[in-house]
Amino acid sequence: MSQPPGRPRDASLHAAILDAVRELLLVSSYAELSMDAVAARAQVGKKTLYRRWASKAPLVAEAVLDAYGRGGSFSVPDTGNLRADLHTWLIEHGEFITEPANAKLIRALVAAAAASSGDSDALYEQLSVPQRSGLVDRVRGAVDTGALRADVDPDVIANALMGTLLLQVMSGPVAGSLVVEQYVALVDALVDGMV
Amino acid sequence: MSQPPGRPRDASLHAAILDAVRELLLVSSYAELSMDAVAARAQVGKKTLYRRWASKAPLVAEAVLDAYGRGGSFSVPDTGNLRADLHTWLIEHGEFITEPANAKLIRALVAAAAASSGDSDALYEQLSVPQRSGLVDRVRGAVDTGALRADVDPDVIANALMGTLLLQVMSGPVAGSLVVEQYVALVDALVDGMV
Amino acid sequence: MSQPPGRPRDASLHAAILDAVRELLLVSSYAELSMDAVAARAQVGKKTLYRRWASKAPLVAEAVLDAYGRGGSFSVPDTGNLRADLHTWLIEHGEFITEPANAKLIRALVAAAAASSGDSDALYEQLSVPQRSGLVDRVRGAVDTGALRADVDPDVIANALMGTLLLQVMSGPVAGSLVVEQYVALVDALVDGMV
Amino acid sequence: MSQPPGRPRDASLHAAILDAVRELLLVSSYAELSMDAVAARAQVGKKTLYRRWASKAPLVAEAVLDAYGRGGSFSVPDTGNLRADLHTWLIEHGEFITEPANAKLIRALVAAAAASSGDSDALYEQLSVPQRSGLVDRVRGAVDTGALRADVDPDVIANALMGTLLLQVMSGPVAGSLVVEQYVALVDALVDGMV
DNA sequence: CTCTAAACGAGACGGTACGTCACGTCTTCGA
DNA sequence: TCGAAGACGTGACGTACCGTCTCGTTTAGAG
Repeated sequence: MSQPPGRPRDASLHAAILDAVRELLLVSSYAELSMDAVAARAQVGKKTLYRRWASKAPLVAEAVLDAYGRGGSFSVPDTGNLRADLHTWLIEHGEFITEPANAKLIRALVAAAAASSGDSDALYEQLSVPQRSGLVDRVRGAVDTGALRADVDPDVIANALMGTLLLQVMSGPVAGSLVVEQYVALVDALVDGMV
Repeated sequence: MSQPPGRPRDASLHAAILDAVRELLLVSSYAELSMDAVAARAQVGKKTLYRRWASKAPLVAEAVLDAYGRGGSFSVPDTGNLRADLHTWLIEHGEFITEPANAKLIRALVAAAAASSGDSDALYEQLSVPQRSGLVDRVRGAVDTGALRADVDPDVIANALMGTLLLQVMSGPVAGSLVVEQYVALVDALVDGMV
Repeated sequence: MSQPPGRPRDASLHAAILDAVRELLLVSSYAELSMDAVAARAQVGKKTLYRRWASKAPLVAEAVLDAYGRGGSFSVPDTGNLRADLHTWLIEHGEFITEPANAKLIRALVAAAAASSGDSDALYEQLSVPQRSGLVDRVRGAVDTGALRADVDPDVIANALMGTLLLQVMSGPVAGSLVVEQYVALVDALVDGMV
Repeated sequence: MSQPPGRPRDASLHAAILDAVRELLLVSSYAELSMDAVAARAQVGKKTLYRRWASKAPLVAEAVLDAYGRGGSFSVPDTGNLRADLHTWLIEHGEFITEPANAKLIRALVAAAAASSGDSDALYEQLSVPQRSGLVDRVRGAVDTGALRADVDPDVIANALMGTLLLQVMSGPVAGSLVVEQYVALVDALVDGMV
């Protein structure tokens, strides 16, 4: 259980860098974000950035996912009432991505995924798999208890809910704003169509 | 009805440039696509590019929308059977975006929108409004004829269908592949929930 | 006799860049001179520098040789009196290299030559061959007219005079300062030893 | 006569580092020599380098002067025959600097001196003062014994001899090669001109 | 047929960011 | 305290791309 030789990496820099990325993303898009600016704001050498992240895309991805993981990942509640649980989940996420700061971060993440040919799949998995699995599990549970028909595909439901949110956040603050009633209507339609 | 003086623009260049963009996007992401490469492949001076498009984003947008408009814009059929019409529309689009070449183009368009802070809204409108309006009109028509409940919000349905497609195309060829049965199940759930 | 296609290089930039190099060399050594600083002072993109010079060494060399060629290359006079002619030449050059600005430029040239393994020979030839040939010719003329012994090697004399100047300029303003009497004494010793 | 606390410095490292510098200088110029490479080749931490030398310039200087002091510093002989003594000295040094390995080291030293504005004088003194003083003393002795005229300036002679060598070593292996006869001719001219 | 004017291929240009590299310092561990 | 290892801040390196510009050439309509 020994330590590799040499000076160990400064763990506090990690958080400082991710903070710098997020702060800069509030006022600039992914393309406008420069590694030099990140290094300058985090008071860090560029070498330190490239020692830890291969390029801008994974750095931005980690910065966004880090924030998302801390404040934006609402596990699907399980009160026994699927309809109410999905209402809760969708409204929570809808409010989260409506927050301009959060919307900017998510747009940056999409840009990071779309930027490089190779990394996009990995990034999307990091982002969507945890969210998806909560939803899928909750729906599958409802199927198992007989609350939903046996032939319901949980993936279909998860896709419709998450896709609605993604489309909304990518459509911009104006075009995509859905109100609570619309979230409710979506869940109602899906649930009523599945019973 | 006179013509401005000077040599008129060569109309054939337009298509050549858009072709070059699409060919390059098959092997590179939006960020990796350079205007120099487009000019070189289209055998065109860079000045000619900037004479016709303000920057990379609208050029890519037009290249993608041009292809989408030619082969991928399936208007919503209206056979009187809403369920069947939505089945048709969703399956057609699902197959279109499953084609790897088409998926790459759409990802590039999303990247173009996500890349620059300002242009994203305009680009999204170009892309989504025509698609959305067909869907919304079809659903609203069903509401008007009494085939759907009067309180159904067509935007909610359009969002769910388009969002499902967007999420699928962004999730990569592997992770997001839905099959025909799932498209059917989604439409069924929504329709059954809305009657 | 046509011109290659494309925008031709701006000839005026050449002089502006060389001026910028010389101005910067007055306040910084060769190592402290950065290509970025040159580009900034000359109001020029870095690409323009590298389009015309492969690296810092040949750029500095040309900048120095350009100035040397304009103001510092004193041809060897030929009044018939070899001793007086060499006096004149050596004193002129001695005064030239004693000028701090000139000394700095020459030191930079030496550094440029010493910096890169490969280029040094070429640089030295550019600098020393023209100077040397004038001296050698003048001495050889004196040999031919019988003013000097037939077995005198003009290269030996040229080396001694130029070497004295080089050592002086490299030794720094303090350590190497020779006065006019010493130049005279050197020429006298060489001439008297060769008659 | 006590010893400072802590682990004493490993004296053998000094030689290992200087060796590493010299080995690297055989295949790279001063500018191409990196402290990291020195540390790696000498199997030494960089901190150890900077504990002993303030920067690259003095390290290279010591490495070169160390070699020069061991094999290349030929004191001026004093056989009573000044002409023969200067012959000996100049030929010895000429052969030393003609050796390619030695030439590279000296070029590196010149580069080290020319690199930084401040250090050059100090380095030049280390290199030239010991050499110069031997020459000057020998010539002054000859003046004192009446072998040379009373008004001979020993510095002038020392400059001409050392300058010839410096010019030769900087001119590259090809351009600057003088042969023994030319060294003899130089000394003869100077001596005969000074008697 | 000349003249004017704009489009065109080519490529130089200023600027900005990239990702790498070296310098010289600092921080861990073990000797 | 010294030493090896290596992370660190700083800043220059040389490259690539953006969007503009400046050439000489080409292609139209106007006179």
